[in-house]
Amino acid sequence: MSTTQTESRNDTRTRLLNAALQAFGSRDYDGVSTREIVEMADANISAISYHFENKQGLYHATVAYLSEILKAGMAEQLDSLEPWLKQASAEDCGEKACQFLGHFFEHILLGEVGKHAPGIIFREQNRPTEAYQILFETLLGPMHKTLAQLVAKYRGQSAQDPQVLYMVHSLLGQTVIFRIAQTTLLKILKQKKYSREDIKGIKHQLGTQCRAILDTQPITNHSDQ
Amino acid sequence: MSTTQTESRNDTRTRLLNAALQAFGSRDYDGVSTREIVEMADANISAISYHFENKQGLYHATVAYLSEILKAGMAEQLDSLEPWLKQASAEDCGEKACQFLGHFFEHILLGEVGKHAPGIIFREQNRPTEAYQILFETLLGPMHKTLAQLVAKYRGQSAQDPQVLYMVHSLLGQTVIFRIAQTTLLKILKQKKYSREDIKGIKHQLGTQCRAILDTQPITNHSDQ
DNA sequence: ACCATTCAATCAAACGTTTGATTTATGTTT
DNA sequence: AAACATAAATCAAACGTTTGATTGAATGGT
Repeated sequence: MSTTQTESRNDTRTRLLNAALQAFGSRDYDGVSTREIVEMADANISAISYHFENKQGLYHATVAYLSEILKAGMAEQLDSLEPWLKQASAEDCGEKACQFLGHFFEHILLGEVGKHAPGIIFREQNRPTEAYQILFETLLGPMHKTLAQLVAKYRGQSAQDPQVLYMVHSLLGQTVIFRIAQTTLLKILKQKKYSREDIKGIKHQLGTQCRAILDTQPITNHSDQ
Repeated sequence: MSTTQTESRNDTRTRLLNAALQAFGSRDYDGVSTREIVEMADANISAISYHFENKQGLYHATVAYLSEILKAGMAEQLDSLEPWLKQASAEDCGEKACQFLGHFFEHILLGEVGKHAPGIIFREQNRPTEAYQILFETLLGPMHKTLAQLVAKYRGQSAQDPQVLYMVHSLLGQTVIFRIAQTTLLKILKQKKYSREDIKGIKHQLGTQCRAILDTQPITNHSDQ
């Protein structure tokens, strides 16, 4: 069965996507030239317009591509959680949430993709393009939602409760900051890169803090309205 | 005393800086054209090379400009803290740290500068240029350091203790995430912008979590080596 | 008359995109 | 099976535009 055509098509196509991922991940959209990408991908200039219409099309496709990769990397954690959640105890949910964040931490810090992802993801958060929708639907949304369910069940609150959502956001924030603001922390630690002890220490610290946050008292609706 | 000359120089100079701050804050370095900046600043193209040598020079000056503005906004908090710290009780230090983060939160979310700062600051963290040094020395470093001193004193640890530094980093992370990943949280909340209750609720939540984190048990140096 | 500043005009280089020809694979007819 | 026709994919070359930068003249306060 000659898959040669499809293969060859996907070949330059994926070569372009990989090159674009690397390029867009480490530099601005406008800082990356199409010529640079095709050179990296060992393809011809017009391959971009042929496979993706234009540069923007390639960028959108790249974000979608990244979303899928990242999602796949978290899939085991994410998908298997939904059914597990129904028969889990509240106590288990708290522990699971901490574990999830721990895995997430390692994933973005040590993982292959974590190298290029942050630049793109932040850019889309800061200045959403059409590609943000994809990113949210396939990655950010599900992660947030799953985590919210865990937190909510552990604390006996609703997964739509703003307080829970704020908490989830915080938990993610204190995790990703070690990737986002890596440069600053390393400068303070007077190191060039995280040592093994750093990784271990931070992960432990995040776990401790996660549990402490989860155990804070739910706000009593003493509301003033 | 004829300040007119200096004034006029500073006039277009600062007009350029303000325009550049706005431009670089909302778009990539390469996404911003010099012509666009000078048009915003109502100046001539060659004003850039005259006042800042070239585009890069303008960018560096803009980062320095931003650093100063941000630092000034936090100066009351920051400078008055050093002397205060020496005669403060541990308990006070904990409370002060939480307060500081609260102010910081409002500053980056509601403040004028918070609109343009995140884009630049993140970009410099993710891909440091020469300008990062300025940013670190005048803003990021001092903030981290001050917070570390507060946390350390409250917890009876050293301000150089990695655990303290990790904790400070986390605390900052869970604060800035509400600005950085604003888009995502708003999408989850199904809102266009943070409501007054959101701001209030998040600030309260951050305070609670900050205290919970500060009160976690210091790691016993049960070290395995 | 001098100096700092602003201006319009101009430059080469790099940009994203398009073109028309060429090569490679697939399908059809004999 | 061989010859032809059609489509998919790649290629070098060129397009017009925009980019950051430079120039030398004009302006205005002292």
